[in-house]
Order: sequence, then structure tokens, then C-alpha cells
Amino acid sequence: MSSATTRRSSRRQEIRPEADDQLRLEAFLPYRLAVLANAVSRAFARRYEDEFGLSIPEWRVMALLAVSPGLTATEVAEATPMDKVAVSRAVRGLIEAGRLRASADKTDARRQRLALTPAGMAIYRRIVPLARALEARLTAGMGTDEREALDRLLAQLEAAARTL
Amino acid sequence: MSSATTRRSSRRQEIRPEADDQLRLEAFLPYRLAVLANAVSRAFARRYEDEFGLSIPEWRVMALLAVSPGLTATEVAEATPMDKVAVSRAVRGLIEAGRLRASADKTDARRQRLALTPAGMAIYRRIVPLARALEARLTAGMGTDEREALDRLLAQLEAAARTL
DNA sequence: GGACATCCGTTACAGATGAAACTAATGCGG
DNA sequence: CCGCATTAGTTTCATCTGTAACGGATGTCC
Repeated sequence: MSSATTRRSSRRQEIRPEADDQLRLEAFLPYRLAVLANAVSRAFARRYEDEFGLSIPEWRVMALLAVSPGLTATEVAEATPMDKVAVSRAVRGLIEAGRLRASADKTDARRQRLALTPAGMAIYRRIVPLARALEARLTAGMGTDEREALDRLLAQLEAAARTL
Repeated sequence: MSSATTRRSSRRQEIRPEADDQLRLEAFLPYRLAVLANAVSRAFARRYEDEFGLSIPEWRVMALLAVSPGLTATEVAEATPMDKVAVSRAVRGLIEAGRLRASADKTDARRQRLALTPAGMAIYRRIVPLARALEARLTAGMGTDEREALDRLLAQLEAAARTL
């Protein structure tokens, strides 16, 4: 047993790559991602809520429909990681607030075509600069090259995550 | 109005940096972080739950106490973004499962010193390689330099997020 | 055109989460 | 010591989130 703990020959211990049987939580990628995303989401949610009375799912639905009006609830759900229940609730809230309009699909009575109302569009246009400004604060210290690197690395992580 | 839409002089439209009044959700950093972290967390949560009956808060508490035994619940809460309610629940679950032991603090009867039991430590040691393997799958396509870049960029984002 | 599988969106229910109230213990000022 | 503010941790309650069941609509196969 004691011989098993002998340091492996010439291998130098450089920056201490962390013992194999321990794991520092603050260096653990899934943990860091969760904490970071949570902090960011909270900051944004507070702003959306305070200034526009919007939840994050509602904001997502608005952002999608601003770019792609006429989607159905199912299509919205497919375009985001929200399930159809979340979309249904967000849609209801937005309609009650007069920001979204649902119109019957000509060929399929089960579907509803969704689109922002002018009021919804107006709010969307007020949110976009605010969202961009907050996003800019996140990457404030970065140069163009670093932002591109971040983009690429996130894309790689996203692809890897899809295979989990 | 039509004159307002005139393209700005010599500025070439390279990769279309995206109109100022629109926002593509899938390129929006807070959204990407939330979706990515959520996907990763779900994958991990499923494994922890299936194989060890652990929730993510429980796993975090274990990971902390494995490295720093003797912390109090408040200290655990300070070391993570979990509030004390989450820690309290995680601790209760772990104690009921026999993985954690709470002992009275000599000098302050309100505090409890927390530490993994031998059974808890055994489980921890079984989780670590699994967690590392999943983490490795996330960064599977990356070279050492890319991983370092990711580390740095995440650290920058974390710092920026703290100022939000 | 009628039985049956499938799809759209909502509702119902259960578990997770978070804020605030609460209990018990400590510290501190006089 | 005694009152009062503060701290540790739990409990309570309201809300959020996700899974499953559902009602109505379509389509399809014979």
C-alpha cells in the first residue's frame, strides 16, 4: 500500500493538477456554468420584471416572435429549450398583458399563429437596447478576438452538451 | 422615412452584425449561457440521482465537505450560491441517508460542524471519477490551449457577473 | 366514412425553489 | 445580569417548474 503512494518517477508536479480523488467545486466546469448562468439570469430577470413585468420565458417568446412572427406555440417550443407547457403559460401571460395576439390557423384549428401586437413590439424595442447593454457589460473587458474565442468555445460546449 | 433606411456610407456589411433593433435569441449571451448550463446540469443531475440518489445541492455540499470538513451550514452557503435554506435541506437529506454527520460546535450551540461519514466519503470517491469523465466529455474536442482560454474567459464572465 | 393513432395546446398535480417568519442561542451595552 | 440587536438554522408559505393526463382536432388506413 505504501509503495502504491510513491510519486510517479520523473513526472514533476507543475501547477498541481489537482489530486485525482478530489475535486474542487469552484474549478468544476458544470458547477461554474451553473453558477455563472444563474447569476446572469437573475440579473436579467430582475430588470425584465421590474421594468416590463416580464418573466424570462415571456421575454424569450417575445424575442422569437419579434424576429419570426406567425410561429405556433409548438414551433416556439421547438426553437427554445422550453417545453410546451412553459410556452403555453408565457403566451397566456403575454396575451393577458395585450402584448401578443393569437389568431386561428386557416388550415388547422388546433394551431394558433402567434404575433406581437403593436404594444408588444413597442416594448420589445425598448428591451433590446437594455438587453444589449447588459450583455455588453458582461463582455466589457474583452477584445474582439476574445469575444470570438468565447463564441467558438460556447458553440463547442453546446455541441458537446447535446451529446450528453 | 425611406431616406432613413439608406445604408450608412462606406461601411460595408460584412457578416451582418445584426440590426440594432433586433436581437437573435440564439446569439444572445445570457440566453446561451442559460441554455447550456441547463442542459449540462440536467445531464449531471440525472446521473447523480440515478446512481447515488443525490440532488445537485446535496452533491455540492458533499464536494465542499470532502475538501473542507468541519464547515458549518452557513459557511457552506457562503462558499456556494446556495442560500441557507437550500443548504439546510441538502444537509438534512444527507444526514438521513447516513452520508453526513453534524456535531455540536464546542463554543456556539447554534452552529453545527458538518463532515462526511465514512459512507459519505466512499460515495464521494465514487462520484469524482464519474464527474470528471462527464466534464471531460464536455471539453472533449478542445486542446489544452482552448481549455485554458475557456478558463480565462469564464473567469472574466464570472467577474463581470458579480458587478451586475 | 369510421376506427385509431397522432398532434396541439391546456389543465392538474407534485416536487423544487425562494422569501420571509420563526426559534433558539449568542453578543453587547449599560 | 438584563434588555435588545444579531446570528444559526429551520419551518412555513407562496410561487415556479416539470411531468403526466386530458379534450379537442387532424390524418390515415382500410
